[in-house]
Amino acid sequence: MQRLIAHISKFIELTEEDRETILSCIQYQEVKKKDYLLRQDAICNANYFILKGCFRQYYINEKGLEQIIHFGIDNWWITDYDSLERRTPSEYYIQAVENSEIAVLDKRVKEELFSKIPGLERYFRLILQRAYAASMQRIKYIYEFTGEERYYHFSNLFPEFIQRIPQYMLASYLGFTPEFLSKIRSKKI
Amino acid sequence: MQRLIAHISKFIELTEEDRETILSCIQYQEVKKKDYLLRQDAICNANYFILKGCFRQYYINEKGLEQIIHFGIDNWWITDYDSLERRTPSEYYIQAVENSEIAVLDKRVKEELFSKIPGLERYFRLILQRAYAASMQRIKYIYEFTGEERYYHFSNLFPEFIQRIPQYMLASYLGFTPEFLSKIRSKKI
DNA sequence: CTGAAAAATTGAACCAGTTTAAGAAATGAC
DNA sequence: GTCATTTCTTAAACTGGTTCAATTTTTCAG
Repeated sequence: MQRLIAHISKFIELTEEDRETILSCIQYQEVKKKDYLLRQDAICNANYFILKGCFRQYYINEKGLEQIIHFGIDNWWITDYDSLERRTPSEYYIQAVENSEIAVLDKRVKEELFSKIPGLERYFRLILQRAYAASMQRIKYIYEFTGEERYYHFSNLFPEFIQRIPQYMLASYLGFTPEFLSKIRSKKI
Repeated sequence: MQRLIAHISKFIELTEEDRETILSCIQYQEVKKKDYLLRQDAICNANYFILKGCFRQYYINEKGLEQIIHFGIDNWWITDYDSLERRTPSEYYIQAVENSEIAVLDKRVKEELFSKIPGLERYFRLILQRAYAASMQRIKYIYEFTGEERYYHFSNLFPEFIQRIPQYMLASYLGFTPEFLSKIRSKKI
């Protein structure tokens, strides 16, 4: 759990008391590969901090296929902000891609924590700022590059990551079919 | 400027003193059509609240074409969070699409305001949460629908808005060429 | 009102990526 | 180990959308 404290400390100052307060409010949890943190139509109730492991956020599209819109790995928060905040049924699944460890911050507990440690409000603002900027960047890549370019760009940027996940998930995330990814890869040899 | 105060009040409680503090910290500004709030390679220095009008955020892609990644209209904040926070040269232009009125919140002043009114930290967190959720939603639409479907979806959702902007801007935002938009529209008649 | 610039249309040739379907390879549970 | 399931590959036919180039329409400054 120290990973989470360390992460928060990179953004705001925490007293020893703050640390203890935070630790008393969050729950450690192990999650097995393929287990879900959230399913479609459920209302999301927590923010999840990934201590170790990998998760994917996806929805089932009109053709009945899984479309991955987000990956979360070590030291990232993951949740459905829309469902969490507006108390609406989620459109997304959040599922462990590998055996993982997380810290769970329940919605209600989060509000309490904010009143005890107002600095956390700032921490989450900064986290969201980064996430939003990354999301804009992602839209930029989708428009700017062909599928093949996106694949090479992504595998240069995260060479270890593409070893960790099945190819069909990468294809889905990058916005094309597994067949097309196969085609790209076979070209290279 | 009361529009901004009203907007903030929808998210957090403000005392009369808070209102005055905020009003003393932000600057009213009129912006003419085609004027820029931000240019590529400049470092972004403020958050801009659109009191009235319309802005587009775009970049110049590898082919030298303008690619719009975002529109901002009445009652939305617009900025380049990445450049603003990390003090890096921006990749984006932010330009007025029509004569507009804005409230400017300078970066340094913003930090002062946060220390005077800590609740604003929460306000911006909530704003960002919405913006991030909308951005995820946008990625979902890009993957889920064809260009034609995106066009009809968008014009059903914002029928007045498509009257306000040139078609080539809409095409760029939706991720296809003006020629293709022409084709879609001619089909309909 | 007028001319120049900006925006929208049209059509033909083209290409990036999908679909479908079948087989091969890798993984994992017992 | 071995069988079932999951993942990956290959190839042909197809389609959504682009590119290029020429033309028309709209907008707007003087």
